[in-house]
Amino acid sequence: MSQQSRPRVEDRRVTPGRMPPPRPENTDLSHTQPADTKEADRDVVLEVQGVYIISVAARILDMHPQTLRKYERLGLINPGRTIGMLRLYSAEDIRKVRLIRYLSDELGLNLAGVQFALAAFDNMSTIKQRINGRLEGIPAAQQVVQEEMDLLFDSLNLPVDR
Amino acid sequence: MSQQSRPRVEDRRVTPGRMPPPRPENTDLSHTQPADTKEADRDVVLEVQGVYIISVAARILDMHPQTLRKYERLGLINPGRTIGMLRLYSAEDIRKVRLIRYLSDELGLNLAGVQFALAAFDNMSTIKQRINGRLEGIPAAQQVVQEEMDLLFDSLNLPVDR
DNA sequence: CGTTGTTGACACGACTCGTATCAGACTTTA
DNA sequence: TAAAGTCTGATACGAGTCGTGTCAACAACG
Repeated sequence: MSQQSRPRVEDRRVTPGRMPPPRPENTDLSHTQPADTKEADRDVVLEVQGVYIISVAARILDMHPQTLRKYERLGLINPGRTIGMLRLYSAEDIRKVRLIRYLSDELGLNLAGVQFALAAFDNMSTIKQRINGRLEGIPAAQQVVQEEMDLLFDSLNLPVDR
Repeated sequence: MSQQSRPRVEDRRVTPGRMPPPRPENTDLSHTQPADTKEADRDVVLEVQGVYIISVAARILDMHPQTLRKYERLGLINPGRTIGMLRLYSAEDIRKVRLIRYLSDELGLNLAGVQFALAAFDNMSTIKQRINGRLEGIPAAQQVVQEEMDLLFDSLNLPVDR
């Protein structure tokens, strides 16, 4: 393989519980896109806009498949599955892995830190939404919050790519 | 020294949703002794409310002095100094170290992650202030932002302190 | 004075992380 | 159907991190 070894940081385990159930029938490709519409499922959609099995995703990312599996085991990512339980990585998943790699490689966070950071981003986004909703009737205030929250996100030195 | 070796084990959780993990011990160091003062204990100048040299701070925190020095070298804390360059830890410094220890021990972040988290907290506080300032004339909006930002801080599972 | 505590520097043990295997069962594809 | 790829799980290793321990110097203070 061509994955370079990266400088490592340290960490402790982070897993809250098992993410991927051993064998349930996780049939849906929900993570892909408006996948299977009511169409007759002949050849059918399997790449509406990019859905890759692990070997392809690993090649795209130039990372080891085991690393992707480990990320999933830790709950950092949650790729879709085929009916046969094969992992399917969407473009969104790929982006998220890139963010994880940035936090890890560039900022030096361990996986616990990555998890914390991802959760923080999520919460920040959520709160921003909530504020925006509650300020529905006050456009001026919405504007202020919008600007400042954008500033907050910028302050986190995130890569251009989400 | 009585610093026990850290657990360093697994079982970490960073889930932002609910269920706050254990929090650091209490924060009162009001009854611990300041560094100087062993003079004639007049009412003299100990109004600083607690400034400790590293050995005392380490004892208060039950941590190794070298650990505190390492934190400073990494820019995590910035204790004051005597004229003779001895470190002086204020109550604020002590609190901050407790936060660092919480992030490290309880959440499993490495020091890079701690650095990232501390910066994020600072930025969040700053943005909250700025929004509040810009919403000066709209108390209703201020109220909303106040509530939601508090929620955001809560979501990070921070110890009561800090 | 001498005792105590400080400093920077280095080193060790325990741990983490990405990677690399292996085995056996299953899924997908040609 | 056969071949290729993936699944789960386990184990292992090199290189890195972190808290701690120790060292020789120096400074502070009783």
